[in-house]
Amino acid sequence: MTLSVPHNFNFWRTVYSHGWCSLPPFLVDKETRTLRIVFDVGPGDPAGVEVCQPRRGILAIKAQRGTLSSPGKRRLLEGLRTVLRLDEDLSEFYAQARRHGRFRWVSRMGAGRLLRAPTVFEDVVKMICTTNCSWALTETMVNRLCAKLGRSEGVHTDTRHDFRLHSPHVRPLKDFGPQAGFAFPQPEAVADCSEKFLRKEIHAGYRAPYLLQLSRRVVKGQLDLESWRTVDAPTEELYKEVSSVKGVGPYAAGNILKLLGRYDYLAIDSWCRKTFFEIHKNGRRTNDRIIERFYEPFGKWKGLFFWMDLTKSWYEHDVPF
DNA sequence: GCGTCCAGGTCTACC
DNA sequence: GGTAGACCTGGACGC
Repeated sequence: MTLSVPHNFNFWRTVYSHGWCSLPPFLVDKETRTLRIVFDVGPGDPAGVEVCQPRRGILAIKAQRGTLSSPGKRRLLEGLRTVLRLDEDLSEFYAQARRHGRFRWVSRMGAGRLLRAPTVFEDVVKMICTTNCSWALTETMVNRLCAKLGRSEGVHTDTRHDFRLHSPHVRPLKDFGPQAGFAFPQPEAVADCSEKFLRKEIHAGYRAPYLLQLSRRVVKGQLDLESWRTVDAPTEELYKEVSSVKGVGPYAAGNILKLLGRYDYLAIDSWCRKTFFEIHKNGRRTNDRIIERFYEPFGKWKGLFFWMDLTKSWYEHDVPF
């Protein structure tokens, strides 16, 4: 299949816009500049696809196994548009970037589209898994969530369901891994787990009750995460709702909002602080208020300008990390 | 190999 | 509203 994309759309820079591309069910082939994704959206089995950009304005999409039905194809393309932010209008952001010498490179490079998951649920769970830990631990948690609770592409029955509740016969992790083609787990799969399982088998630690509460609220219909991408509420109101999720504080909420297309919050974490100090203060530490004041002139786009500023050096490398 | 220390955000209790 | 301490894991370090 092929998919038309905006003329200034930069596939590779969208893939490497932040760390999500190194977490399953994403998998990057740096040699061929291909992004692999396992989608588990809608009815039917999860579908693995490979995406690359052979030339400007076009994406080439290859399904991994078997043939897809027409509704399956449609869902897949919709999923890709969501993940790559193809329908997001960044013209106002680019216009503003062109007015600042410091950010002229942004529109020239086609930067600014932040890779996201097909579902808000996946983005929120992953964001909680980035809090208060190293990136290595985030990778461990997300790898294990997919390997132990996600459905495998083309597999009709999920026998792994049997050991979710305390079973000592957990399949060794080496049998899985991102290459194994597991999708991100559905909310039901996480909601069915015990807290002990999430703590010990997923290595979620104290985050386990947060993940459990989130999934169970979603399954019971008490929390409509997916509506966050389309809701017409003021960003401040949405920020409050996002922050009401246990385990989601200012850093996580600000970043979740960015993945919802709202850039009014900076979402400062330790890496951002360190990088800001290096770029703007010769490594000298300041406080967060100084950082916030620095990006205040960028108004509702300040969160995206902040991220572009901190990751500018990534664009000097074909493969930044 | 073992023990200790520390970094990393969020929550809760307390002032 | 602000602050201290607990939460948990994994990496770095010293022995």
